[in-house]
Amino acid sequence: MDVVSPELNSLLPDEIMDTEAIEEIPLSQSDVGAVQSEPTHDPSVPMETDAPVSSESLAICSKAASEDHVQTVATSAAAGSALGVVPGSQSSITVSTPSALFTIKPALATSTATTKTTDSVAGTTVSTSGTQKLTTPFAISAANHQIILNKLASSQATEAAKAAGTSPQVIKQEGQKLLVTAIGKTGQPIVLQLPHSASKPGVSPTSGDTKSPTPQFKVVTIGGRELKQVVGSAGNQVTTLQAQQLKTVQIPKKTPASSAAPIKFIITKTVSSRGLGAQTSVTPVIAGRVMTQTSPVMSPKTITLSEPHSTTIQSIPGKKIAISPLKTPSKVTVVSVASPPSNTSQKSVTLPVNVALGQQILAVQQSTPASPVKVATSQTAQNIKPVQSVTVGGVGGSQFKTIIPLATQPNVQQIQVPGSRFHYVRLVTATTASAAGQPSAPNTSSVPAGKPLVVNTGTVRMSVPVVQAQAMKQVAPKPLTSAPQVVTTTQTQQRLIMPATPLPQIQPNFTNLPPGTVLASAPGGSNVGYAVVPAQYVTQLQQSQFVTLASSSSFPASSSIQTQAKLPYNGVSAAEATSRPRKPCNCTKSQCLKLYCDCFANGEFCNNCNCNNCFNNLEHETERLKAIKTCLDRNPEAFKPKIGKGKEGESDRRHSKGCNCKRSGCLKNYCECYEAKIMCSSICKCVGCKNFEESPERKTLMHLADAAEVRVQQQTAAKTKLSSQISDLLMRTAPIMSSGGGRLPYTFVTKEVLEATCECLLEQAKRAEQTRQPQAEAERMILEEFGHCLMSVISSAGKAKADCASISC
DNA sequence: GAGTTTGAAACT
DNA sequence: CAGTTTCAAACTC
Repeated sequence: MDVVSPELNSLLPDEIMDTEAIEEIPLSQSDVGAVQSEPTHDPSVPMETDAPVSSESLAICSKAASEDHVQTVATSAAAGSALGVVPGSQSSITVSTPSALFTIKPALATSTATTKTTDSVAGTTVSTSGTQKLTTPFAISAANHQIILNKLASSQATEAAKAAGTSPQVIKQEGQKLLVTAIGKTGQPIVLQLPHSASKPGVSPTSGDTKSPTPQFKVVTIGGRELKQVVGSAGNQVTTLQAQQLKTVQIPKKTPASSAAPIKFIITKTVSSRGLGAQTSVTPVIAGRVMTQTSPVMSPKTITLSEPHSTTIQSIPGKKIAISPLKTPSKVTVVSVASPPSNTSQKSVTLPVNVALGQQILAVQQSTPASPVKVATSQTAQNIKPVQSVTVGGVGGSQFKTIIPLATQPNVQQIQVPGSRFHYVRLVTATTASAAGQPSAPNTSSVPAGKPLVVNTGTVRMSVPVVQAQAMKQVAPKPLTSAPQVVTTTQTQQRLIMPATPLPQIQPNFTNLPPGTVLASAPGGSNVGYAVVPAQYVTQLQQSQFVTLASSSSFPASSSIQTQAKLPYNGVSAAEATSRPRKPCNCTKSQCLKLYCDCFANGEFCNNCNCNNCFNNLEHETERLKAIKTCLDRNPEAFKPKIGKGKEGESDRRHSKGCNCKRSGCLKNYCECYEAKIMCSSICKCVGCKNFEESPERKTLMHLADAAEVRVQQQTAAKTKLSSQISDLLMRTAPIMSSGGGRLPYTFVTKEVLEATCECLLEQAKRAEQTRQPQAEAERMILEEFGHCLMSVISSAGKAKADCASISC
């Protein structure tokens, strides 16, 4: 069976069921009817969607400059797409290659849209106006949260989909079969990189079999809950969405013109609330780079795969997938590990991805077709790159593999950590690779080019830990000639691809990058390798440290690359988490390997903590992983955020288990609910709870807290203003001071002057008091008066100095 | 900063 | 599953 059965899906956590609807591939318009005729949605497998009626579009555009040809094909269908999309939801996938772009829309999509965007770094507008009709190589089964890329309507895929209760639509494409398990709602993207052909992108004007080479692309599932779709006007004006509302995935792709030049794809999915007019609308994406199409009636959820022409972000066709399932919120990113030879054709990589959420295990396995879930990508004839599979000891018996295409130039050394669900990859240049051993060679197996990879789900469930949907933000570091381009997302669990060779020029940029930053080499940087490092290890970005993996045969010490995974914790958004520094732990006995330790519980390494005998670091990775396994054995959801979404009608956030407070009244930070700033719910087992809506104690506390907050804000504002005034004052007095050609006589500030100044200030204070000015206003008045006094003093001093100079005193 | 209180996690 | 112990954070002085 090719897809996950409904039963299996039903076991999945809500998070992963909240996956965005995945679409069907748009065929030519002529195919629309066919799509409609095949409503295959399986009601038995309800999808959790953010909006009952929503549309999703996935657009993949190749490097397209502004004049990219974009082709969109909209298929209209009745509710309940043939793809198994949740009724009422609409999805579309748009893929644009340099020459063409095609859009796949769910059955509900009703209109063919032409969008146009202009691309610019700051505000790119992507316009797609295509006349070509495409046959999409995707078959997406929303019910299963899978995307199947099939070569022709593969019987396997079709049957599998049917077995899953959906009628998969398989789009013919050159031997590419890709099955992607969609990840849950919270925006955990799965990135799949497929073989990319240097030749024309496979867009066929007709719905028939497309002989186009298989494009290399990444598929990302996005939990667009927080995404908003911006509907453009008929003019296709693209507006920029807030970065946090967007998720962008960049897909490295080679430009047809130059094989050496890396191409970037950005997949952005936006979700809008509802109903659009029949008119085609354009959904602006981050920086206007992505455009989306919306179909009438349905509010669009849009996933856009676009290849920005911008050179800021580039990745080389590449070849690596790093998935760290540790935390619930996590992200999977496929990145290119090495830049291929300049004239090397695009390499294709088959990336079966299977993730088990329950165990938070991701298994990518090369296996026989018997596997329930099959992910296979067939390489395009010319472009398949050997794939190297790295197996890292899985936790809980699950396997976690990384498939790494064997790039011709750069070599990859796998570092296997027993029992680790992280894989470490060391990338070195060809020369260094030969000299350096491969620590984890035994577990490495190569896959013949074109050999399909099968993901064995077995008991493994959906994979990548899901995180609250968060904006994916694209970071465009300063243009680097040969330095890697950076793509970042705000996803909490991300990987940072580190250059195997020192790249000092990009180092400063690290400070601006969130965890998970992906660095890809520039077209010319063929010898630069990149390592994928688990997010936890990566950052403390503020430390601006990075690891050079190639230079050393041993794995780098963690101290230099520890990462703060900024996961939503206890309901706190990643942004909030990011904005405030994590508190260091003080563990003394737990070795920071138990959930007592907040660092460990949050999936982070200890860094700058006050703990003793800490094992929560890379040096003790084995122990750490063992501890993680133990925790997961005890509680499979141990690393999931405790604050989740409540039932319908309830507060959006509530504690997953509830608290058990006995004496604190749930009004102290001992209480996890209170600490998370949420009220206790029915599942709490607390005694004497006062943490409920109408609680007077709680209200009092809230008021006090609000008052304190206001006070702090006022003070901050006052400081800022004072600082500004002083600065302004200095600026204005500068000419006076400079005119005198020297320092003012400090003796001018005499005791009398000070006293007079104080009197003025006091007088001002009295005035404010008499007029009953608010505190903030009073402060402002006093500060203003102080400024006047200061000005007078300085002015007088300057005058005195000038007079003194005139009489030569 | 030391000591106490608290409740989650871990253990039995 | 319930009771107990351990643990580290929150809190108090």
